[in-house]
Amino acid sequence: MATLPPKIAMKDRILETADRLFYLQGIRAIGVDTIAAEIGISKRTLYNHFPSKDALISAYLERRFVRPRPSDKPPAEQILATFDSLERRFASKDFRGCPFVNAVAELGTEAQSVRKVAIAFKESRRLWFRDLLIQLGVTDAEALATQLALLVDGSIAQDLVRNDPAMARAAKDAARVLLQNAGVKLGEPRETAKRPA
Amino acid sequence: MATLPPKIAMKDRILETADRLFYLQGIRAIGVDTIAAEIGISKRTLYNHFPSKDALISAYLERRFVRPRPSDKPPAEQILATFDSLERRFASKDFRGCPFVNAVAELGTEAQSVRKVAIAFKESRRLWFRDLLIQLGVTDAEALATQLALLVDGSIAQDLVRNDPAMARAAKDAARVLLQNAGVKLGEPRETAKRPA
DNA sequence: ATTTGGTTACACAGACCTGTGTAATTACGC
DNA sequence: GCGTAATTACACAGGTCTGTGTAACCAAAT
Repeated sequence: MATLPPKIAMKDRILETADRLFYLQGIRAIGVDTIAAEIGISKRTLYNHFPSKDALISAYLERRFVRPRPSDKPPAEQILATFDSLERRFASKDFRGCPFVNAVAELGTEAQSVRKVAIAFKESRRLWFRDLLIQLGVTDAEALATQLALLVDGSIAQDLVRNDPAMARAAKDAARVLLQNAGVKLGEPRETAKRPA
Repeated sequence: MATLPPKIAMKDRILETADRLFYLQGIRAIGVDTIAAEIGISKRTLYNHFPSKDALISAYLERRFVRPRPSDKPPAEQILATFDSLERRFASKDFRGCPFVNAVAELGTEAQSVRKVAIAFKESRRLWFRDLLIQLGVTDAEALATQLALLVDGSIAQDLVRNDPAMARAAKDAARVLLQNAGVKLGEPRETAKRPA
């Protein structure tokens, strides 16, 4: 009963550290030695928990695949809150773009499994948007969900190079226009650049 | 007079090949040996033209920094045509996202010069949008230009992982809404998913 | 025919990488 | 205390990478 927890803890420590280093510095830039050294374990232990670096990369990406949990808030608020959450993450110095996009950019066509999970992640977010839009009675929820997803990924890419959290607000402003154009009634924008006239 | 041209030609051949391989397979994934072998020259020759791989990377990115040339077409058409051009590029099997975003994702914080040129490129396109919007009499051209840039980068990122040229059309549809919302009059959308009712 | 400049072939240094093999060592359950 | 399982230290194989050093080579201009 006390043998399992340390085992799990070790695996988690490895994953956690790999996640941080992979994400911040790049998958190719980080070797397994670096990860092991960062935790203070031997490389052998790492390989006892993950059969290869590829397995570690896969586990890293699966760990990053977090579904948004259901919320009671009105759908429109949920959608717009997405961009507030983005802005907060952009403000962190530890934000370095979308791990899935980065992984595809880094590993290229070589790793098909990586692209697969990246596609699944993007699609899951798009579907989350879509379901909220359906709740709002939007006619072409499919198309609008795609467009909102574009704004999310666009702001992430822009912030990655510019390091400018304002990209999230710009995306939010655009999203508001798209939503209103689709007939969604929105409350007053609370804290935008310009105060309500 | 005949000694210079071959010199330039060789340097260009190196750059051209490096460009193709870097872009398609990733900067870190391609070694200088691979580039030299692809051209059929010795590695020594490559290093005679570029002092280091870093210099080659810089030259590669500068080569990718193409400014849109001025056009006589109406500004609104120019803006929307951007997304048509994107769609065409997405359809090519040789498209693999934005080279600047990819380079930043790949090389991370390690290469500050890379991020610098990436920022310059993104900003140059945003300014191109902005100037066209000013010609259209749009009030907040700055903000709208940023939003259009988000759509461009968003569709590029989405196409990178999904390989779906429809992302360009989705971005164009969103751009149309944003433009109309800013008071820009647009012609009928010609070839969208649904024919004009 | 000889100089000159680019090029080649090739070896090599030094670094880093992934992954394995092995024997000693620790820690924990019983 | 004893046995079991995880972990460690450490060496090493085999590969890749960037960058350099060197001597031969070739082509073109003089």
